[in-house]
Amino acid sequence: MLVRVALPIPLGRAFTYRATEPVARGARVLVELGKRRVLGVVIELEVALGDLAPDKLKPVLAVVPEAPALPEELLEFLLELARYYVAPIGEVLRLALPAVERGAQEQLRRQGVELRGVGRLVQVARAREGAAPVGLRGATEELWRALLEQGPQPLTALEARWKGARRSVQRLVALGAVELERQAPRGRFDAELPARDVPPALTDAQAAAVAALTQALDEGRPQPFLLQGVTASGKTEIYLHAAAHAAALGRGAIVLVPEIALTPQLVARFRARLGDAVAVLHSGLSPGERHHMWSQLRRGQLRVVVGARSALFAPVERLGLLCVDEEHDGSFKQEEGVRYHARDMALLRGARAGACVVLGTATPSLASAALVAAGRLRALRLPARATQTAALPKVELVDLRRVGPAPGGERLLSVTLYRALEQTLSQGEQAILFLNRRGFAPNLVCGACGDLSECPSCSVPLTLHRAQGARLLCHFCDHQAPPPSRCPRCGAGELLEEGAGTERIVEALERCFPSARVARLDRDVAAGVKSEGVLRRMHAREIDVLVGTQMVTKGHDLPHVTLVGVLNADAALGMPDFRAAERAFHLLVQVAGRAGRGERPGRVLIQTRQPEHRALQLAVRHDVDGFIEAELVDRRELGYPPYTHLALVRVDAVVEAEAAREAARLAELARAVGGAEVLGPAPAPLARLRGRFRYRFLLRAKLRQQLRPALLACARQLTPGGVRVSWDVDPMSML
DNA sequence: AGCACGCCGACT
DNA sequence: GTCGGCGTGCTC
Repeated sequence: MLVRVALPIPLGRAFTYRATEPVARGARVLVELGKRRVLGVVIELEVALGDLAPDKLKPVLAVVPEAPALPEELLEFLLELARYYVAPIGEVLRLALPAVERGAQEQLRRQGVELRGVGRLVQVARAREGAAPVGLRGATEELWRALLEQGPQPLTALEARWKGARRSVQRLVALGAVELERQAPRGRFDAELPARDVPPALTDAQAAAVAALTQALDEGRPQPFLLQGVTASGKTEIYLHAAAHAAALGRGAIVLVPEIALTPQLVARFRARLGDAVAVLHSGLSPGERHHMWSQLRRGQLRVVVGARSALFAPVERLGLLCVDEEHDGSFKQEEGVRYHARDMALLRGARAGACVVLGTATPSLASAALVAAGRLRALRLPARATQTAALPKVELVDLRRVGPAPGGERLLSVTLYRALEQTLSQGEQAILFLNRRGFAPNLVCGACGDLSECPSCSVPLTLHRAQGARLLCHFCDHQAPPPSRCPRCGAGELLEEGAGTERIVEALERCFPSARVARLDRDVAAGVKSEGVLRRMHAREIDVLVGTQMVTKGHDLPHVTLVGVLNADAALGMPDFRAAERAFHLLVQVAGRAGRGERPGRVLIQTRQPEHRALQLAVRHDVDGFIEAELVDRRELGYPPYTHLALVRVDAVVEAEAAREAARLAELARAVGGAEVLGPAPAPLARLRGRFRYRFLLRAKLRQQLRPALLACARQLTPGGVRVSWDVDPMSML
């Protein structure tokens, strides 16, 4: 039998092999490709030879013996995803397979066809149902009680709480009260299973949303929903109810969250409600942990997954529910390799799998809003915050053209924001200040000749950092240089530190409020998991003012924050992108949502030089629907998404002329192919990045499938050496 | 992506 | 005289 096999290479097409033993669709197979052996995935059975020369055919060398690696539903979904993005099928399939393939290939070759998971296992103690040991004393009794009340615990966690826990557990095992089993390590976030929680009473709006979801699940109608709820309205509670209901029906669930920093909190809530059948998938897992999680899902031992973007490809059996939390969030778009959007693809997978999709947000993306308007998403609303006392915060604009600087001439803070901070601090409450720029000063300029320090390999200025040693840093390629003491060009001028980043705000606050405890949260402080520490201190009220970038805007529930300051709203409004207003609006509403989540009312101050801007005016009024409506009108008039479909073709090369020439040639080709309007080519807004010059052109069409012929034509072109071509269907960033 | 083949510089 | 630089071309 001849089979089509997708291989882990950046080629659009699959290859044909001769199978000598029975093989299923979705199975992993070892085949020879050129001189090497690779693991591929069977995507089609009983194919015809076509115009392929029969002597070119090679045999399938081995079939990985476990059940097909990719279940039918997942395989079909991935094939469609590859079509949607005009992406190489092998690369797409790799998204869904755990990253243990390289070692597996070696193993498979050496041991015949053996392929084992390499996951480390931890021992977990579990109380036997109905067991009632007698005569327990001391630590053993406490431990037994904990296992009964809080469910199974890893042995290492028990040992941390009681010395001699190992011996106690052994005794309980001997008594037949406890069983030990090996499980995948849970990772650093959740070594212990949290105590079971009791579902809180639902508000009327929450109950109505839950009813709509459970009904759709019961009827088995694959219906997508947009759950639009103001910040702190209790959306997570809806996901929990829906997931529990899906689980009760014997169906699996996937919950996608935007940020790794958010995952532990959310995971803890899911585990508290659904027990230990909850898998976590995120980039912090080791390959072994990932593989073990994956195979437990594959075998149906775990049914609920919480994770970032890539958890969309979890091999969940009988998928019944797919939630995308904060669906407007930009991190659902993968910006390298296969550039997929997890929200769009969640809708696709849900529809195919007959699963309910729930997109949750306070500020719907215009894409989702347009789907609601077209009747393709059903809207569910949570119009009020879940706790009665927590009203939405009062949002005010501070016109920097009129309002003066803080006392002492501190120009980064307006006098209005200064007074508000003063008041907040005097009342022992907390504040968050948002500035979307890390470092100390974004520009270093010569006072004499005006020379600006630029990155040697990118066309962007270098940012001056002072924390952890003064240095100039490129935020795109991580180039580092010591800051020059005088102008490198004219040798004469003094260097001026222009503009402000988070480090400078911290310095200004320390000057203005010497007794306040100020902390900073951005990518420099929080390499991955370290942000936990800052947030914990914020929770414990060991910090009075938190200054941060994007990171501070997301989902944190800090009940004692009553003031939020946005230092420079204009930076977000001024991005060269047709989505600038949409993103700015999301950002403002999200960051404003951090204020007043507890007992005391919140206040939000937005510093700007364009207070008349629509995104700001409507953010002040919390008018999400008004913003969406107005923005959609503009998008329609200008012919932008969601009313048209775009694809961006990028061409880059070390030699500028080569990039320009190749971009021109491909754009010409796209025009000749037709189907879509071709805009450009032109140099990219970031004209040089990591030493490569970038050109690009845009394809635009009324219908998505009209983009396909031109993209396929470009994809099939052989490009001269040194020139790279990539394309992005539904691009989110125009850079 | 690998991994070959292939055609020009600095070493034993 | 060889070893090796990475350009370009192919993989069922």
